[in-house]
Amino acid sequence: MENVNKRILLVEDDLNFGAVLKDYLMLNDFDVILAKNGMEGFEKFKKDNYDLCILDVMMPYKDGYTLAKEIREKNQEVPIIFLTAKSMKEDVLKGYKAGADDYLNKPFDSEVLLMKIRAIIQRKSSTTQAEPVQFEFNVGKFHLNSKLRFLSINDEEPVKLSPKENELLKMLILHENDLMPRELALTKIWRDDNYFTSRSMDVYIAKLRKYLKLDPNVEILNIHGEGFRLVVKK
Amino acid sequence: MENVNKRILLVEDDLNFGAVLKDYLMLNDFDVILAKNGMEGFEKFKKDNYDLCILDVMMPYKDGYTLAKEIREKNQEVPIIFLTAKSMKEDVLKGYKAGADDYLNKPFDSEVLLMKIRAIIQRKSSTTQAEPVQFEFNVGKFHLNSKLRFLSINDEEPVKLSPKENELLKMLILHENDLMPRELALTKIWRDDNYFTSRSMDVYIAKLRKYLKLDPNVEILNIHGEGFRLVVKK
DNA sequence: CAACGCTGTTAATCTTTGGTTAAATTATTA
DNA sequence: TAATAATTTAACCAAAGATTAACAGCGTTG
Repeated sequence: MENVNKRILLVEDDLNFGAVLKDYLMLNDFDVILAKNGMEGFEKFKKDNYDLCILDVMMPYKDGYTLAKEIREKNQEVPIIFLTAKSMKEDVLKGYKAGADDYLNKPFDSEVLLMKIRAIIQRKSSTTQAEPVQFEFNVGKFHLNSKLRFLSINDEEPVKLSPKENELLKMLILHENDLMPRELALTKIWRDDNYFTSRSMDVYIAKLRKYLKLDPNVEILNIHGEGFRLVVKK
Repeated sequence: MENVNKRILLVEDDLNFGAVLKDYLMLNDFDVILAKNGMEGFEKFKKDNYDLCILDVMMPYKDGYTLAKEIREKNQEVPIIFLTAKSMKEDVLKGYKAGADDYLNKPFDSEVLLMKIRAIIQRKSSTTQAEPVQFEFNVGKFHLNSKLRFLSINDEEPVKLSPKENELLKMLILHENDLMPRELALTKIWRDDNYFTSRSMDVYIAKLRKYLKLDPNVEILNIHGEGFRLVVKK
């Protein structure tokens, strides 16, 4: 992998916020070009190559979606992240259709943005993946990003999972509708199979069940003495 | 135990994925022969001996199930693992699973695949009496999944079986229409043959009979002083 | 057909495993 | 090093599973 900084095109009409975000990203080793509206954004996009575009959706003159479509016409590959207002709903879907890779509700946690950026850039750059190292999963209405450890449903604010919660849920999903043996999770995630790790695992199952309650079609069943089974009713 | 690597026949039409998986398995000390479709797979199978076959189910020209049947005609012993798409409906798979030793939904964790491979190969080679590793059975109108321990009939809600119920029913099915000696079940399942375990077994026979009432063509008969016989009237 | 061991069945009892919450401990981060 | 997050341990109860008990009915044999 090259050692040069990744280039980000940031299009944001709020000059104050845009400048702050640009500085923050540059502090985190990205090269950032800031454009203050859709027109300017598109001009800058045509003139140079970028590894990622971050577009504010609501901008005067030319909004983020329109800009995204124009960008897509020129370039099918470049990842796009939208910044949206919390209240929007239809618009989010609309944005995905235009080819967005992700979106963030404003106001957002800058750390979250960073993680999303890194995840997306990494995903794009390693198209020829060495292993089936997948980290995004859909199960029922849920979406799990096991790299960021986020579990989201529809356009709700995602829940942040702890490392163990995340690993356990991922393993359940990889065995969707099938038995996930207790012993497998214990040896792989806890690296030890005894009474206490087993009870600890039960605690985590309870936590996951609490999260998964939001979709009644998703359920973790126990197979007495064997393990657990994540079932998704269709 | 010999010190040579176990040989795996991998049949996968996705060349990229197939190559990656092959490399991964070879890194883990298996000798892997890769075939890119069912036809080629069968040719390679006939030419050589393998310790395990991993077959993608969905392949153009000759699918994994058809290939599995052909392999079974030539060889009753070799373990077969299917790779299936998560999208396939349970009932589509149901009927076919009866010939597989195990299956994995794509995408899967490569570690999980490794564990399954090792488990299956070890089981096959360690038990001289060719222990059945199969876990899906059809008997009369019933379908038994002895891994998930449920017994279903048509599209009804499956009944959950306890470990003992499950083991006992599986053993009866393996002796279908033939005598299953009492002493065999006691030594294998109860690991002790005495008055009390024998009475316990009778209790379980009664429980199974209750479940099996749903298909009048399936019956457990007693052979006085000898054991039981699961008969299926056709 | 009487006697005795074998089987069928249900229910009571005992044992193991799991569900859940909270407190205690350990890691991580500011 | 204080604050916070993550994990483990504890406690208590519920559920699942297995065994034992009890009693009634069968089969076989002399």
